[in-house]
Amino acid sequence: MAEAHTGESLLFLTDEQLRQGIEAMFFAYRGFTSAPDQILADISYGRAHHRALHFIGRSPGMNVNRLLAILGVTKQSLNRVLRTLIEDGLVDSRKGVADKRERHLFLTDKGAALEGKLSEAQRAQMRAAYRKAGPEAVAGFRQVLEAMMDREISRLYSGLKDGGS
Amino acid sequence: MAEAHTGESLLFLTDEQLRQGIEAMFFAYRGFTSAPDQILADISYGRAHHRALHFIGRSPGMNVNRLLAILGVTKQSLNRVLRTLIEDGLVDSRKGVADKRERHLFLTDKGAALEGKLSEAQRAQMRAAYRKAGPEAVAGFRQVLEAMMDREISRLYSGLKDGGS
DNA sequence: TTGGAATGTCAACAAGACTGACGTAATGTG
DNA sequence: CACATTACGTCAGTCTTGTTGACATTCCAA
Repeated sequence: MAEAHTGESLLFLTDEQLRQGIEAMFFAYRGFTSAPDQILADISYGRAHHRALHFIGRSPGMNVNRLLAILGVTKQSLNRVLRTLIEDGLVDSRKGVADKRERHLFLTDKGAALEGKLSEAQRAQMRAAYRKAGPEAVAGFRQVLEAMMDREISRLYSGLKDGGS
Repeated sequence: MAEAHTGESLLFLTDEQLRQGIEAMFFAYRGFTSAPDQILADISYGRAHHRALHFIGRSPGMNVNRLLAILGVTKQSLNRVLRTLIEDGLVDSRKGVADKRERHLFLTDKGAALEGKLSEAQRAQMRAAYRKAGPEAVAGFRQVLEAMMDREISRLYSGLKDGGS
């Protein structure tokens, strides 16, 4: 405890404080995913389907490679999910015009409906947490999350934030 | 909290703001787990092993049921992980004295060593993020995370925070 | 003392991640 | 043009980690 009190500004970096942050992150992530998970269970889809729907809805016309980079999984893994979504008529995959090797992904009306339902459930959860914590807390929350991302992911995320197509 | 004005104080609740928060949470969680994941991959353990080691280290002597409640998985799922940890000599499982049905869990020296290594990797990640964001941001971060947990989990977490065994 | 509840184990299965290998079509380049 | 590269899809196999179902053991209370 030698340099413990150079002032309050360092108190939050004790191992105990960090551990609490780690555990809070673990528990909060569970809460974060629970609402959409329940909806998904009923229609025998999983979190992987939700993630794909989310980012396709976010950036319609996105090609497979870009989605791969965002999700951070292998193409084989994504393909399994994507195939079922296309078969079930939730996602539309159109051959590229400029580059015919590429496939561009869109939500169908049915896909957009499900995505909206899942999103709204998750947003409700988030909204409740934001309300409880207040605007200043939310600003801090966002800052720490951004600092926690990998560098490349952070760049990807910034692209999404300000109107990434 | 008068909701009379549509001023800045409510801006953080727009769907777009919520969506950014959701995506930030998703990306940040990946960064959050990446450091320990790399260590685990080398010794062919997974995240489940890490979680068990973490909470056993946190509350030595904890019984299986309590660990189950914290981790939020089925006993069968936990048991598989626990068995390998015991076989590999990382965890010690002692039959209860008062109630012989219970088993109390402890880290061996070897287990504590691995747990320390994993924890330190994750703390380093967390520490870097905390440093970057600053103390006020960290306070907000923690507030939002706590608001995001399920109610029962939140109670469990509070127990852990202030010296729960 | 006996039946139900609690605790933990074994077996089988599913989702979703991974690697590796291969095919095909389109594009880019020397 | 010929050849390498890129983008995408697919087959096959493996691993982790979650799930149910069935079962053994132990405890406790009627």
